[in-house]
Amino acid sequence: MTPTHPDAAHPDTALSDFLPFLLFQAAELTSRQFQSHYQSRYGMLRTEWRVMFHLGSGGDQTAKQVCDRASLHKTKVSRAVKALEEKRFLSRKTVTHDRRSELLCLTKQGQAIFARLTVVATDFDKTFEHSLGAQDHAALVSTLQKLIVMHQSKG
Amino acid sequence: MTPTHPDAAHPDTALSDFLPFLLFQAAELTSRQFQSHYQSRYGMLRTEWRVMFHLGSGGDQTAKQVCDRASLHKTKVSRAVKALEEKRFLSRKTVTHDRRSELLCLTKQGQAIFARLTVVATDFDKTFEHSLGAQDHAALVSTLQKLIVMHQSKG
DNA sequence: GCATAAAGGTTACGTTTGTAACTAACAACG
DNA sequence: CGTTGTTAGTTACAAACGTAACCTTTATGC
Repeated sequence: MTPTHPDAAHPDTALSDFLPFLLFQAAELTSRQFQSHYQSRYGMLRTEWRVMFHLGSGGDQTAKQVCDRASLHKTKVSRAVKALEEKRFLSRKTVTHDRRSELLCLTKQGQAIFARLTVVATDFDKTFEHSLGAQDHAALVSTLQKLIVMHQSKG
Repeated sequence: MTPTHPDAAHPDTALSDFLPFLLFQAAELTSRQFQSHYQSRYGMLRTEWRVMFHLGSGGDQTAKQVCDRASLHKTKVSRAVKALEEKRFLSRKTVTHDRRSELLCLTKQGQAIFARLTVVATDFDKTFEHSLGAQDHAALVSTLQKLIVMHQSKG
């Protein structure tokens, strides 16, 4: 973070360079733009779409695994799973060896919606790649992944 | 975004590379780590700290300006300002030429806390720079700023 | 084996948030 | 001027969230 200058000129374009803020802003702005696609058409909330995405792209898995991979709190996942289940986008299968957890699976309908949204998401991602340039885009993704892995391992 | 492989192997380290998710995760993980500094000691919430930071580093400004620069919704800012005011970290000054908006200013106490937190934030940021490497860190910041500016101009 | 602890999920409760409706002040246009 | 529209900010209400407590089931220690 570069030093701040409270007494210097403050043009309206001023952007803080404190990493957590930049990340937050970028996350907000980008995810808001994509929101309409899953919200208006399928009535899903952000967390529901996130859970669906992780199941669709990562395959059937338990709630715990979704929590870990998506960095989502277990209550958030629990509620999203319930909502997706009520919409018939998701179903649960008991795993014989451990009856505490269930395997979460997208239904046919859930898979179909995931497929459609994945197309839109891929297009959306292409606009980033286009506007940032392929190199910067790839660097951004790789650096973010590094950052996430580092912070996850710290607990 | 690379194509997903629902039927391939799914190691636990699998990370989706959909940019909005990566940004969200990175933002969550990093801001959570910093949270304790402003929350436990000064009783501030995330939005309050964000507003304080923007006032401290950007100088006195109206709520509208804070909204625009921090990409925060006006109701969130309104409530954060109220909370900061009640803690005596912030005061309002009427601007003569337009009585709709007021200038938000950190009090002496607010400035002192901002200064202390800025030190911590700078240290925190240095750990990113250290773990990512100075070049990658700089590239990350610059790319995020580009991304934010682009999406802000789109409305 | 039985007690105790830990892990996967859910529920309850208070707080925070977002959407929409509202107030007040300014601008534009006749 | 006065009517209409817009902007800055607040408030009301319902929805979503986080923390902590809880229920099961599995692991650990004796």
